[in-house]
Amino acid sequence: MNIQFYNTLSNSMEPFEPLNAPKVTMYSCGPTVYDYAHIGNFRSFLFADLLRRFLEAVGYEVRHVMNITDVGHMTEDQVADGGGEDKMASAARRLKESKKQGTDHATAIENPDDPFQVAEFYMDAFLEDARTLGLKVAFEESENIFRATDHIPAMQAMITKLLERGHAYQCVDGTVYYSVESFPSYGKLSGNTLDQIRSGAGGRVEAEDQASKRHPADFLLWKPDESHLMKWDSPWGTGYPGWHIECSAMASLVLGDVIDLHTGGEDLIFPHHECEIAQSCGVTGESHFARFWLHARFLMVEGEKMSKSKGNFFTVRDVLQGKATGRDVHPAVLRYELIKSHYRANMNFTKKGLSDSAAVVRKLREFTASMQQKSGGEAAPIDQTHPIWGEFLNALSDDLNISKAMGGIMTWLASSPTDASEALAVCQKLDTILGFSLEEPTQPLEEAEAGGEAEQAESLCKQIDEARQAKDYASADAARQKLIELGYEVSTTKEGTSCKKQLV
RNA sequence: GGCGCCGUGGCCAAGUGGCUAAGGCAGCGGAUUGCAAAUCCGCCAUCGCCGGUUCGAAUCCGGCCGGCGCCUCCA
Repeated sequence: MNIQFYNTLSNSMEPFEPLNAPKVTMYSCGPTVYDYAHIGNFRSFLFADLLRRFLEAVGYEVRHVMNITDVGHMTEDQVADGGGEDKMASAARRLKESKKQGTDHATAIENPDDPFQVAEFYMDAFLEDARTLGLKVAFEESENIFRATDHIPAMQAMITKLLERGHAYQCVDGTVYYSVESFPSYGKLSGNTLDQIRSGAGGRVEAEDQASKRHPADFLLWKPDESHLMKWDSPWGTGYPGWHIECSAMASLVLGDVIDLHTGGEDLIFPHHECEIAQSCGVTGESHFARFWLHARFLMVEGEKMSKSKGNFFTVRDVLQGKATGRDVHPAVLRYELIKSHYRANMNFTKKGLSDSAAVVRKLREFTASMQQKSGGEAAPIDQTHPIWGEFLNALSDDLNISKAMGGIMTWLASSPTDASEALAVCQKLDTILGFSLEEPTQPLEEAEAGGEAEQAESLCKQIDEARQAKDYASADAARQKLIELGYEVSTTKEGTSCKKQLV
């Protein structure tokens, strides 16, 4: 299979071959855990997940690593004196407020002033969301999810090497900076040049913040600061590491000096990933840190940039609990909504898109269920040579063209496949990438609804049947209307009335 | 000002020089239904604009217009 991806490094499509096939090393920049993750974060994480699942489906052994940024970086990290507010401090402030009002399960945190507890809380929340949405790496917590605070020594070792090799310098106040002028390729990823960075940025580089640095683009490696909430001892004074160093340190620690794939949101291209390259290559002397850099475009909400002030800011929890739609959303629906458009185009998150996605998820789940029934659960053995599955993979091999891939599946569904065990096998294969839990079409829904509501629904169905038998259609319609309002989909057949929870 | 991405029907979106421009959702007409839902059948676009290359362009080139991102913490 010819796989090609758009590499930000070259701004062009490049054929993909791992350095040490069949192994693939992949690193994704993960979340900063001082708040709940929002759907935009997950658009980027799920794109990485899609990439990873695709590579596995075509036979590669993927080691996918993701970091958790739990160091309390400053809200204005770039500013030389470490200005702004500590992110952990601002999280603590928010948590205390919501704790007072009892509006949040933040009540679970004993002491919001303990930054480690705050980080722990939001990390758990992130992992929970990630598992709910089928982010594979989140199920590999111990092997592949790494916390920055657990790797301070590795970061310090890297900083020491950078100082030794002349890529870093220490100011009189002890702050350690990376010297971008010591690294000729700085700017290659983002297309910036040092001159442009110096003069550019619309004149927003403020002179006084830059005073101690040799070049305005020099970035922080270590900041001695006794007053910082999270601090560690170091040869350069007690303080905290710069934001960029954790990814360089952890990636090389577990994946080696040169990795195959590195992903993140488009906003990370500069400065974050540019700085990672400078640090890693500065230490290893290699020409590449990651051979392929893939970046996901931003997510918009109803045509606008998502922001708290516009009121269109949604966390994963918000959407699943119906804040965006007024009705609970099944995780598979949100997952599909976030992966269904090409990662390199801006995606527009809309209520309508969500219900479109629900229709697709539903269609596939019902088809799978019927094939399962017809085949008695016996799936035929198929591989990449299967026309449908092969075509699906082939579409994805072209820079993850999921629209084309799904187009093929929809056409296939419409053709009413006759070989049930073969069709079931295709569904199972698809599910390894789509992650819809196709083979448990109703289970998770009913479990979630266990208790009063499910019983109520059942009795309403019974009422409909009884009323219809008595030709009391007004009562039957009323009962059905009630079920619909409860979020159920009702169907009446010769066998009687049944209902199930709608996906959206 | 610098560096990039994008512009196909109401919405999402495939298509990268040549059959009647995939597919999904919505909509419309019909079958089915007590009425519905689901399902099935049918209908629904000349590709942002202008110019060029070519026998032939949504697809290549140039210009313009428009949207978006980064250049500052941000997926």
